[in-house]
Amino acid sequence: MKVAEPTVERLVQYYRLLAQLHEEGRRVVSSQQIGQMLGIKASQVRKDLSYFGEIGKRGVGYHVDRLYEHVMKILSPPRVWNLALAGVGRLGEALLGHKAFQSKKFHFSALFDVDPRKVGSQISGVLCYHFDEMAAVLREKGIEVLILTVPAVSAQACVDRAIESGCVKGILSFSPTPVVVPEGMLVYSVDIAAELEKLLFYLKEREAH
Amino acid sequence: MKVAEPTVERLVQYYRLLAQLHEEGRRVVSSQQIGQMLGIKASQVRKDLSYFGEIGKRGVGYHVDRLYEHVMKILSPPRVWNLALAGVGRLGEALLGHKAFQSKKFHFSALFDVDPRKVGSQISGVLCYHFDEMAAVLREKGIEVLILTVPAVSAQACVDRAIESGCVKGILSFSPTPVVVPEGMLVYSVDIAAELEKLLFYLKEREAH
DNA sequence: TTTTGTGAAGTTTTTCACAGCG
DNA sequence: CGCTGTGAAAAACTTCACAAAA
Repeated sequence: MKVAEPTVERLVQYYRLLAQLHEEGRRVVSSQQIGQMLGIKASQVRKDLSYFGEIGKRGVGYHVDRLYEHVMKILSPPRVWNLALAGVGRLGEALLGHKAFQSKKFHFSALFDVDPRKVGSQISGVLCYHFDEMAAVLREKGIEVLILTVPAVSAQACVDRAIESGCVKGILSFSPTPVVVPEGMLVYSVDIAAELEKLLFYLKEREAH
Repeated sequence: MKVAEPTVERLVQYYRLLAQLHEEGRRVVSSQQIGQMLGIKASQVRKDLSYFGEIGKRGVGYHVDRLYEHVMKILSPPRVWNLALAGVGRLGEALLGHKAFQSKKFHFSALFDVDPRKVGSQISGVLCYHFDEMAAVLREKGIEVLILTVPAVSAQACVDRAIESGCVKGILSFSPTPVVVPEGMLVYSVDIAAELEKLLFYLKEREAH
């Protein structure tokens, strides 16, 4: 069952919103309301949610907890992902401390850096190794996903080591540079500056009427 | 002249790649090569680049420097944007120190936080104000773009103050929560956890063959 | 009556394929 | 000859509109 990219994008948004509604103790929500809160058309919300089976109640809406569980199951099975992070700079540390990464779903098994003050020490409870040991440590720990917060110049070298390890299946990169990977390795790239550029482009457009 | 959203997304990628090729001293590049490096079809690259006038040379390709300038002009005019950042935590500081934000195109005029140790002090050369003064300071400094790195619970309050100021036109939010804005205010949201969720979704899909 | 689920219609975006130019 | 620029075709995605269920 193939799911389209824009649908996945929105599913993640529904998931985040539902987590919030769940915490607020809300019982029921309609496609109309979800759409309003996320800036998505109600018909789109219904199409997305009905794609995985009938989950709403006609005339009523969607039961928040039920829908939350449902979307959670679609997005990721209840298993723990084995992660590592390369580049323990400010951004790397910010991510390690980020609430979202402290979920039980994620387990950080290793960090990597070149700074001798960091190598060998524990940061946020995770041991930091030297870049040179990367391929070996990744393999030994069976890391599945690598998070990259290294400078642009080091990004490709890290990716190459991840490939070499043989066990890394996906990379989430925050390095502002394109990287080359073989078929079968999945890379998601978040470019902070690029997001700002996009925003400015639309602001500029708007100014020009 | 309206530009489609996916096109803007790719233009930003071309821009980043061209900056790199430019630094490497490369003279010429073909749509084929650009496509290969970014994982985009060559025909798509040509369509995107030709949309703003004929810029390539048939039989040769694109002159790197010329194309770089060209894309730069399309994306943002040579002017300085007046920015502020709310939430001087680890992520906020990481962004302030990020190479991309040290461009001459951006000028940070104010920071905002609630921590009394931060309020009144300079961080990365920018003065930090208290949240309570936000609307007034934003207006006084004529801030156009606000970068949000506050916890989810404070995000909407910050957005409301930005609206109140009357001068903020766009917001780049890193807070993992949807926010509500009036027509005319542009919000771009980068959700770090959401990106990881998307990656894991596709990894899971792949495992299931 | 309200709100879902969903084919069908509409719109947008991508890809193809080839003419045209250096 | 090689590579761009571009209409036309194909694919992907969104919106509409309404039947069906609670």
